[in-house]
Amino acid sequence: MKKKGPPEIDRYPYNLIYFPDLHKNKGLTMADWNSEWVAKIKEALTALADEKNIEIGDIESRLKGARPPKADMGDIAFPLFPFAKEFRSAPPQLAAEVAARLGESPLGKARAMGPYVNIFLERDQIISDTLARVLADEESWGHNDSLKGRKIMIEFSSPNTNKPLHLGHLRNDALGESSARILRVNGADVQKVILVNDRGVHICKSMLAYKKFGQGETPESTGIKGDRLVGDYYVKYAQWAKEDPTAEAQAQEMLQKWEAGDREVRDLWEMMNRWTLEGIGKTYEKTHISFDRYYYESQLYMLGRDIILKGLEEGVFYKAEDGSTRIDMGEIGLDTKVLLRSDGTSVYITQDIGTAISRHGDWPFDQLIYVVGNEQDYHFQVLFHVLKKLGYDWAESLYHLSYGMVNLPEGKMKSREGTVVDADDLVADLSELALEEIRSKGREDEVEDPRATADAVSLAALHYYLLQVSPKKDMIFNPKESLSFNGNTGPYLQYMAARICSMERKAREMGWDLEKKTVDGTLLTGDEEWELAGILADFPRTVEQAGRDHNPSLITAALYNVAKVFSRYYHDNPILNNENLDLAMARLQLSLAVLRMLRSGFDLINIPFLAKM
RNA sequence: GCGCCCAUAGCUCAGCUGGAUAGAGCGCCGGACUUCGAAUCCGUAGGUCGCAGGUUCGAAUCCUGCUGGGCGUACCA
Repeated sequence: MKKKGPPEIDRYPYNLIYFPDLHKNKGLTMADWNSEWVAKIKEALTALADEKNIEIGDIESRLKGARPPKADMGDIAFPLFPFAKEFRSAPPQLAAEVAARLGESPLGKARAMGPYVNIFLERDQIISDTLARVLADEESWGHNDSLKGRKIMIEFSSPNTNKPLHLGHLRNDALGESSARILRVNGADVQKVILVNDRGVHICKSMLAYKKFGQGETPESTGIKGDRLVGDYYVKYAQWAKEDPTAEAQAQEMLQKWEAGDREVRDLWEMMNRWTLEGIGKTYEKTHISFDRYYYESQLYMLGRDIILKGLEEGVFYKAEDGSTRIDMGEIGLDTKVLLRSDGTSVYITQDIGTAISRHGDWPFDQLIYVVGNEQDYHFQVLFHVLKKLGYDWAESLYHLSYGMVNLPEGKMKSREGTVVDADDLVADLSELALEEIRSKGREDEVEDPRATADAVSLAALHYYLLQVSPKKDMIFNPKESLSFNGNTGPYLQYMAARICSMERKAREMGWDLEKKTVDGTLLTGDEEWELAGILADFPRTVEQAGRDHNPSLITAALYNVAKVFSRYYHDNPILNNENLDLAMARLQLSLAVLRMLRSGFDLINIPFLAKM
């Protein structure tokens, strides 16, 4: 039964007595196996040093396990370069000595491979255990309590009420929604909030244009979505302002009336804001974005002034010669910043200061995250610094989830240049293409509702495309490519999940017991099966890291990885079509575990799951 | 001018706190459907990791300088 030497590994008979820790602790992951081996190698190195009468420094900080470049080189690799000098021997020789000392154990087997000590883990038990745990977890594989007890508020989207959402918002929304979901499954108590920019001169501009040219038309009378209708008037204003030099002054005048509470202006404002918000709300609904709390700038813009004045009294800020109230940020290497104008009125950042404090009063968070583009990096540096200087303890954990611009292949996306990609249009185009794909594959009869399925596929395409890129980098959104549904895409992931579902249905029809939670790992001896188990086992740590780093792209990468490996596995290995029913069952269970991870992950990156597509 | 960010295959992107031969997808070329869903799978080709130094046993990864690009740098929001 036993074979000798790498790349094959010796296999122990399935027997829990070899794994007392495993039996007790259902939460062991690859990382735990890693630390087990760190301890063992540390022991070996210490003993070796004693034997040779060598003084040795701290071992643990230098002993770092990594994944070997190839599967047949083992599961964990420990480079021994850092110890070579102290032992006065070449790393390969040292590796050989350490490996000899470690030998074999129920935890697996150590082999010297060049300057590395490579560990070949005992596979059967880990596979059995991992799959059993995934299957026991229903749809929640990857969930953990690393952020348990933390209250986190996350603000994203920040729409203006003078125009519809565009591609930039879609990236913002995708990041915000996904980050919130990730934080939640890490155990945090999360509040998703939106700040609606519903006041200011830019809002008045669309109002002014409507008043001049609108002739009383409404979303109902025109059949145009409210946000689009209002946006059209914003564009109309810009055209008109080119010809009429008094336009800007008229807009300012309207703003003053608004601030004075002028009835007519306020009525118009309320009506048009409602149109926009209803329209934008439909977009959120369509893209599965939601908020727990709405904040409106019109209700907040006066906040912050009293806090600045108080800070001035306390000497946190100072009065400049020109009469403005400022903060000196020399200690963090920045210039001074105006917090109140010389006439005592607020500037933009004043309200942000007030808003943050007010929100903490509404819901005392441990952390507040702002999902805002990187063009505001400086703004948030200042904001956070001011709040710290004001002495709020929660100011230390404020976080700006900064992301890069979304560009189009043909050039930069600038709203003034009219090349913005409208969010609704984009989603509709994607859906249309998905529908064509469904038709051309002749699957209209298979799926219950082709239109709804196409919508789900389009969301997968969109969100995956937007989230696969590291947030802080600028990205190029290629509509054509996102629509291709080939390769490294959201629909690819959906397709893998749908295929597993299809197997699940078949198995159910055949009367197999899919509730069975124990898995016979001794039957899953293939390298791909081992690789899949490893990916599954690592997922909770990936989710944890994605939460810690505020980086959903770690989730997309893990999902693509599992889907790709599974896809090859599925292609090369019969699962249900297997004469050995026990093997068929074990492979199906592995497949179902993969499905669990996919579904759990889909939820985190806002990709709809489809049982059929 | 000053500050922050970015630079990896033709294109779009990965590359975890420095570790073995830098990976995917798209595109190109060539294979695989009487068999669990071909929206799939496999293979070939494609790289001076922007440039130059430095730290280290070891650098795409850390440090410095430079080049190129982006964004800021308002008593705008």
